[in-house]
Amino acid sequence: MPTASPAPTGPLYRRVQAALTRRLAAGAWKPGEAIPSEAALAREFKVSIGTLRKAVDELAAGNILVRQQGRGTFVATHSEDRTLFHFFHIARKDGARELPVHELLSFRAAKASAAEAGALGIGAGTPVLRMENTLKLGGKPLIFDGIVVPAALFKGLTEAVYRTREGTIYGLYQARFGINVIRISERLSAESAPPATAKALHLPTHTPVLVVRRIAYTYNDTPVEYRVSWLDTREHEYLSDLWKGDIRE
Amino acid sequence: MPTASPAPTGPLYRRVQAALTRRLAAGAWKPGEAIPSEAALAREFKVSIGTLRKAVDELAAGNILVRQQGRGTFVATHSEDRTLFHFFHIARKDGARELPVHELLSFRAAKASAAEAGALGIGAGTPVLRMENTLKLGGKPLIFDGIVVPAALFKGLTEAVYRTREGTIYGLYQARFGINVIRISERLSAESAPPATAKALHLPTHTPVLVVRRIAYTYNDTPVEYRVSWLDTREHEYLSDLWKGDIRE
DNA sequence: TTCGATTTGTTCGTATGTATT
DNA sequence: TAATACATACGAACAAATCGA
Repeated sequence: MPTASPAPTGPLYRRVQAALTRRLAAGAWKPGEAIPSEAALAREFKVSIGTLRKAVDELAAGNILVRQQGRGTFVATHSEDRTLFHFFHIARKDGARELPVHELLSFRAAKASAAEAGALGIGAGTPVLRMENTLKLGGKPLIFDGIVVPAALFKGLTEAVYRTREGTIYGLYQARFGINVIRISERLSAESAPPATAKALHLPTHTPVLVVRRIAYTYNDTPVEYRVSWLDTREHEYLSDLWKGDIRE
Repeated sequence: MPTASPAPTGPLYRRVQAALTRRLAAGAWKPGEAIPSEAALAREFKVSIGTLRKAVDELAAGNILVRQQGRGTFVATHSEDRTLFHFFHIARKDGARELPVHELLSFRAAKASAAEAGALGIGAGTPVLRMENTLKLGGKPLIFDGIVVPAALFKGLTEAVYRTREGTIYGLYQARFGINVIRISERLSAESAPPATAKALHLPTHTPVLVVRRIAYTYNDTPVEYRVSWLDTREHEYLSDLWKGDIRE
């Protein structure tokens, strides 16, 4: 979506969009901050205000920027209600949605396995951090997940930092490490609960669980997190194509 | 997406968009056909060409209309490569994608169960048609699904018609019944393969399978199909958030 | 092959409306 | 109230793709 390539070619509005994306990636404007007004940016890039708006349109459509009439245009934050469910697709079968309560089970430095390295686009054996959590919904443990991130991107991430964060995990990445998760892709399958999962979720072994393998990306489609979640779907479901509710509303 | 309400209020471009959607829903332009040129539509609606383009923009973004520079703007069809994978989210774990081969197992008229009625927004007991299929990938049966549609919307749909269709099921809905599926929503869970599924997919009973409950919608968020699929995910996966590849590319 | 008509794509500029501070 | 910022609407000019004469 953010049109990966620097693209010195192509339509003007795409070059402007690419330039804005580069600045966002470089951290020129912090999350939650307003970027300069459309008039100011149009002057700076020497394009018409219409062209600049078109460049911002796509970034706004991708939830990278958020416009507010009368106020300005802001770098999207992972701490707003609007965004919270954007990366959490689980709901109760009766339709009720609720944010999970996290519980850290383990936090360890390690070296990337082949699968992790492939997902993260790094070399096998590269230093990573591994975290395991249970997530509770309605007080019951329903999700068990393992998170892997490249250690190089999260210098200073310790168990204490992780444990004492306020808000979401992606909010922590963003506020503390300047890493902005803007997109995820997920691959789902049904499997028998492995022992560790069964234990964490208080399930009989071999209960079917939904396995979600997620790769989270920042600007320019750079992977920054690999996460495998095991879900108890006896009372809950995974929602796909909720996007319509996002785009319009 | 198509802004359900007739909305005599709101911005001009939305009213134009709603008017276009009403015409599409009424079948004014057939799938694959070109709609009038932007200039002609602008004249007709008495709006500027920019306003008209903005109205069409959203319909094009929602894959309802397809623009082609130099040719015109067309009603999206379910028979183009572009669309085929839009509603089929299964891929081999190594990433290879392939379209399934359908095999009809049964075709019956019946009355809607409570669950079906709820999904389709009709009264329980309303006449429906039920179809069961196995879908093969790489020659192996991997998906077992049950499709339910309101009989009233598909007058003339018989087993022979269904069986001898060319192209996809949604292509049949579109070409033969003027029903245009423009959006789906899916809810996923992991369950033990029930006997019918296990038999159809040659699985040991109680193998974990991925269950996908889909509601397909036409214009104005009117549900037209309820489908439950059971997937063997030992070698395949369900892909979520492939949309990024759709919107841009 | 060339040319011209048609259609969508891009870019510019201006004016006015609406929300926020 | 006034200033600021985004939203809507209009119109014009040219570019690029397509198609048929």
